[in-house]
Amino acid sequence: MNIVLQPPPVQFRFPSIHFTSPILRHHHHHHHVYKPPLFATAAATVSTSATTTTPPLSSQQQLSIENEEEEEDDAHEARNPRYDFSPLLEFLSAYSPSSSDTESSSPTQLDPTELRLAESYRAVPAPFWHSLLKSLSSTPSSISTAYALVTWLQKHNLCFSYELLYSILIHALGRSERLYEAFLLSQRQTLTPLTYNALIGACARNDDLEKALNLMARMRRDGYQSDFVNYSLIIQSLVRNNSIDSTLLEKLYGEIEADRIELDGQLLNDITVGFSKAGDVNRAFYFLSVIQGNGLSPKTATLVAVIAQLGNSGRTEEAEAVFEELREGGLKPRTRAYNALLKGYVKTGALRDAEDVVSEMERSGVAPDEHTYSLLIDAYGNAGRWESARIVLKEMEVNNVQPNSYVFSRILASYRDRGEWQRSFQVLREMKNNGVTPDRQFYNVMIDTFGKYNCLDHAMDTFERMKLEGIEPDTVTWNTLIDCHCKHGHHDKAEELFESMQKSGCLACTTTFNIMINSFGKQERWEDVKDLLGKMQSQGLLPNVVTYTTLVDIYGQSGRFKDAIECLEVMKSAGLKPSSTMYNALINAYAQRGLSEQAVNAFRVMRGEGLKPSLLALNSLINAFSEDRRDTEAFSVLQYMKENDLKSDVVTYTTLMKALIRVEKFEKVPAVYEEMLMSGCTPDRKARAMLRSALRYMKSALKL
DNA sequence: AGGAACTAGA
Repeated sequence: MNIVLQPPPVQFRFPSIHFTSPILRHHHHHHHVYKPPLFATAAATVSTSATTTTPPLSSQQQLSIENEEEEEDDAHEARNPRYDFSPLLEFLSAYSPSSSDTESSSPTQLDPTELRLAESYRAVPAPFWHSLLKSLSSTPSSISTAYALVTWLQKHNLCFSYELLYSILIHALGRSERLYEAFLLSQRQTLTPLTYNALIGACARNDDLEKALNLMARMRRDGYQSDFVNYSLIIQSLVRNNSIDSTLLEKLYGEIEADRIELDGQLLNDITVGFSKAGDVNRAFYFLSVIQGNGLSPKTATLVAVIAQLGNSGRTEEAEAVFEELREGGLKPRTRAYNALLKGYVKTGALRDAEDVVSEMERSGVAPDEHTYSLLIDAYGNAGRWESARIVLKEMEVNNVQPNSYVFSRILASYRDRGEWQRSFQVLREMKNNGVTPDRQFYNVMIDTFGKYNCLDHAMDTFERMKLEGIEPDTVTWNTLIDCHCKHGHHDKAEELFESMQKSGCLACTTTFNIMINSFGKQERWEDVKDLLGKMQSQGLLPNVVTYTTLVDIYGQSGRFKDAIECLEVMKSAGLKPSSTMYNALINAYAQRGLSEQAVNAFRVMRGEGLKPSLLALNSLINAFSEDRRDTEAFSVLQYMKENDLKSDVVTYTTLMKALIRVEKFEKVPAVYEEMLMSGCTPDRKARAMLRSALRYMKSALKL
């Protein structure tokens, strides 16, 4: 950089640099002539010759020192001498500070050689120590020396301000995954904004968000503001670990706003990606516009994250628009961007559009990768086009893209969702023919597939088989296995498996407890339900929305409405937002008992909380009126659905038919069945059975 | 950028 243009008053340079570049050497000698050494003692031998002992530094580190110094030089170039740190570094590399060295022990007990060494550096100004430390910290192998340097400087009181030294070192320790040492170091003195920030950054880099957030709160209590970089690091960590949710991010953003913390381009990009990943596309969009409003252009990765999330929410037109934006920004979309777009079409089942994306890729010379093919296979699988999926597999082979376990687990899952569990064996064969070894997730899908269709023996066999192949079952495996036994009423076996799980050393997670709470609830074993909740707490697991929903469901279904409502309240006070699923459970419970007033009331509360009515809730409402013999109101719900653009389904019409049968208006049933067909619903067994029973009643009524 | 499990109606 400036080294050549603006020669520093070189006195003592690290030798190797002067030899690597003739220009540098030239300057070195040039300045050397009229800049006498500032100090020279026996301990710190000041050597003007290039034969100075090589310090334990790489040439790259030396360069970084020079660059740092160059910046400092601008102001007081003429006054700044250069120092030879090599004797000190040599000393420090053999020096292991004990804890007592830091403050208490007095220098008089020290070795006179060390004292002389310290004295020789007495005149070094702080910025030089800072840059030396920065350069030592930049390589993991010399961090120990950096640590020793800080300890040593403090011991001899050579540098008046330690907070910067500390923060540099804490930062470096954080980067090298040595969080514990960073904490130890930070405890040597009260935290200042600099050390706070360094420590928060170190925690975030090491994904210890709890500590990072706690420190941020503490910092705020101490009256300091957190650095904006830390917000970036925290959001990045949340995104990395897939543990980001909109509420947390909103809270963080609230703090940023309240403290008027600077929003730089990076932070804005991070927030946008964060909201995308959290599934809050609207907010992601908002921040995208903030980025553009500030005259910045969003990073490609940010746009791709937004496109992917738009696709996930089925908003393919907008995904397409952002994709175009990427193109208009002069960026050539690459495989990742195309894949994000493709994902949306696969999600919404727009097979033609999905195929178009892939052709477009081919036209633009963008190579499809394993993800592209997997998505395409997913699309064909969802459309039931197994043959086309096979062709894609072949195409992968031709293009030298190895299919993997992931692809096959997607194929298997699409069969599962269409009820074709028998295909599992075929998929497994096909996979092995392609030389792909099934992994744990594949087996988990396979167990789930068998389990969902009540093939519990096959599920258990698969479980044994994966163990024989050396794949340890994980929490998901156990949860899948336990739950499928519950679903088919084998609660004893489920409980037995729950015991085995714990014996095998696999820790139960919140989902495991949710499954077991549901199982005990279905059996009305209320004491055991309470025990599970206690056990959960003692293991440090917090009930989540699913836990509370399960509780509302089991209490509600058994008519214990007081308990159900209480759970809802407890959940709210725990700071969790009730979901629409939760209200569905409650409305459904009232509906089954024909408590239509209460069902309507729960529906109103749900609407009042800004939750949009789902098909499930409305069907339950119809059921409530049906059970309460209020057929007119039941049909008014259908009217509501039509007016509000909510698509009715088979269940809607089946329940309406049931409502008519309840009030013995059998003759009106066939018309409802007709309307169902007209609206494009395919009748299933239950729908047909409902029509048949109406016809039977009509016949027997005629006979009378 | 990606895959698995738990809550839900007739």
